[in-house]
Order: sequence, then structure tokens, then C-alpha cells
Amino acid sequence: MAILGFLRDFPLHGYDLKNRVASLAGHVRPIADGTLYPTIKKLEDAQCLTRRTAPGSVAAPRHMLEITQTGTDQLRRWLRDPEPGFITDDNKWYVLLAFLHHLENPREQALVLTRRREFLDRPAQLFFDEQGAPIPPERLESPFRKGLMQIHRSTNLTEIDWLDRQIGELNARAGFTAAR
Amino acid sequence: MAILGFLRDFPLHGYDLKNRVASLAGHVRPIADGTLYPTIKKLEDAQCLTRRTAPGSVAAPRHMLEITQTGTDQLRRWLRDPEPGFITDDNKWYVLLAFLHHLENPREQALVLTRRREFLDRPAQLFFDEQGAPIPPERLESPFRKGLMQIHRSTNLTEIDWLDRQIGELNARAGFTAAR
DNA sequence: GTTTTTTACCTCGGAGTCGATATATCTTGT
DNA sequence: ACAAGATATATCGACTCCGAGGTAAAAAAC
Repeated sequence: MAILGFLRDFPLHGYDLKNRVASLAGHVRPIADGTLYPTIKKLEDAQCLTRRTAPGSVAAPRHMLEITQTGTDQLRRWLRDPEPGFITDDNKWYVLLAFLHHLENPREQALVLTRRREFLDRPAQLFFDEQGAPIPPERLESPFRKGLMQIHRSTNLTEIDWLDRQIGELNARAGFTAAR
Repeated sequence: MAILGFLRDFPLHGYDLKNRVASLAGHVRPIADGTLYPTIKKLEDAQCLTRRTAPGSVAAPRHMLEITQTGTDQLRRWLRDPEPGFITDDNKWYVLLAFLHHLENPREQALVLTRRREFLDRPAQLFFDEQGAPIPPERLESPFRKGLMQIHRSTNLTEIDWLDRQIGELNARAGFTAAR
């Protein structure tokens, strides 16, 4: 998704792509060569991108990669109807968010944000005692588990706040567009 | 790490373990059977845990798992000197945090928190233009990328705040312990 | 002029994980 | 009596990803 997402902005070669994906680090762990290049080949075989060999502007020759219509369609399908992991796994979610603007319909964008919003609403119960009874944060002995739950709650609220505002804006835009 | 970490609290059987690991979801994606049971066997082979077959209190017989001294040592090694991914990958970091109290020396705990703190300090530059020049948040066209960076900054500050307080407390405790 | 570094691409083996599938036990509902 | 469902453990094939290694070209350092 990240490969097609970046290529949708403008053509890039593999090495550049690697750096851009890696720079999403902090959110996403950098991608290894052994992952990137086979994946590019796979996307090429699936006609999602084309490559043109160009002389390297700095050193070795590059393979300039360009997204195709098939690739754009694939990207939009992934964004429009993401697998569950892309909603529940923070790393994957942030990747999706980085490219959600490539889904052009605001109503569809709002729908994806709503799925994430609903996931964040589910109360997270992280720790249980011997009997399987949930342990509330104030009864946790470990300061690290206490901190973990504090941070979790706080960051969830931050994201929920943003999601609600964003969903509101998108729906307003969608309504306006439909009413035109 | 999660298996040994949970067993360090009290003995559990595989099925219970699965539910507890899964309940860290929101942070961690639930563990599959095909991952859990081979991993238990691997830990048993490595003498990190022992199993006693016990009649199931509810249904089928269970394998009660208990951590050994070897297992405790292994857990402590993982916690004391975590691989880079455990510092930089949020999912892994939160697992580590959930069990950091099993590292009993406050000075060692503080050291791990400091590594995370240093990682969070590195300014995250997520997006670049065609020329490879960084795009500041205010020049981003996508509201999703803008939100992504806002949320990232905000949640980072929350965690840094907690880390600093916690590191301070731990160092005070370590100093006091050393001074006794 | 030769080595080192940076850029750039590629492959292979191994480790880890999942999903499907299988098995067995006990309780509950019909 | 029988089926269904929750409990509980285990294996296997497929897939993904990483890390180590290799190739090559141009620039920079020595």
C-alpha cells in the first residue's frame, strides 16, 4: 500500500521509495531491501506499476517506477475496504491514513474514519487477575502498566477528538457535493 | 516475551494465555493458535517453562504452564537489553512496558525508559516532496497527513511527559537504594 | 591510481505468523 | 439420547518479511 501510495503522488525509483517508507518510521519500521524489491516485482507482475530504466542522476542506473490505472484501482480498493488489521493495528492504520487522500470520495473517506472511530470506542481491558477478573488501572501494582493505560487512554482521546472533527467536515462536504 | 511475562505473574494454561495476550489487543493484535502452541513448545524445549497436565476445571484437560528460573532469566535479559524493534515499534514497546516491572532493578528499568525517551526525541520527518525536501505540516495538502502528524506530536508529548516523571522517580529510588 | 563510500538493485535462506484443519472433553439444550 | 457449543491442544502448508550476501556504477577520498 505504501509503495502504490507514494507512487500515486509522483514517479519514484526503488531506492527513493525505500527512504520514504523508512521515513514513516516512528510509526512504521523501515522496510528491508529483501522486502521492497520482491514486492516491487510482484506489483509489476500484477500490472500495478511500470518501470523505465533511467541513467542514475547521482550514481548507478535507476528503475523509475510509475503507477498504472490498475495500480491506482488496487490502491483505492485497499483504502476503501481495508483489512481488519489496518483498522486495529496502529502501525498499519497510520500507513493507511497517510494515503487516504487518494480515495477521492469524501463519503468513502468518512466511512473508513468511522470504522477506526468505532474500534477506538471499544473499551480496552488489558489486564486480568488469577481468576480472570479485570483489574482496573487504580488497582495495578506496576507503575508501567498504570502508565501504559494512562497513555493509551490519553492518546485514544486525542485521536477520537480529531476523528470526530474530521468525520464531521467530510460529511458536510459530502452533503454539499450531493446537494449541488 | 508476553508468554513468559504473563507466566511470571502466576501459572496459566495455553488457552488462558491466548486470551490474555489477545486482551492486550488495541495495542497488540491477538495471537493465533498456530503461533501460540509452537511457541510454547519452543519455550519448553529451551527449558524456559514446565508443563503439568491437569484435569480441565471446565472442559478438556489443560496443560498448566509454569515459568522456570531459566525462563525468568531469559525474560529479564529480553527486558534489560531489548532489541531495537522493541524500542521503535509501538506495538512491541507496549508489550515490553506491560512486563517491565519484572526487571527488578529500578536503575535498569530507568535505562530502558531512557532508550525509549531518546527515540521519541528524534524529530520525525514523515513526508517529502519530489526533490526530497521535507514538507512541514502546514504545507501538507492532505488533511489526513496533517492529522497524522498532529496526533503523532500530541501522543509523543504525552508519552514523553510520563517517561520523564517515571525516569525521575526511578532514579530517585535507585539513588535512595544505593545510599542505604 | 587505487580504495572507500554512496547510490542502486537483486536473491536466497531462515524465521515467524497465520489460517485451516483436526482432535478430544465436558456442559448445555432439545 | 443426541446435537451443539465452549473449552483446550496441536499440526501443517502457505505466506511474509528480514538479514546477509552479492553485483554494479559513479563519486569522493587517499
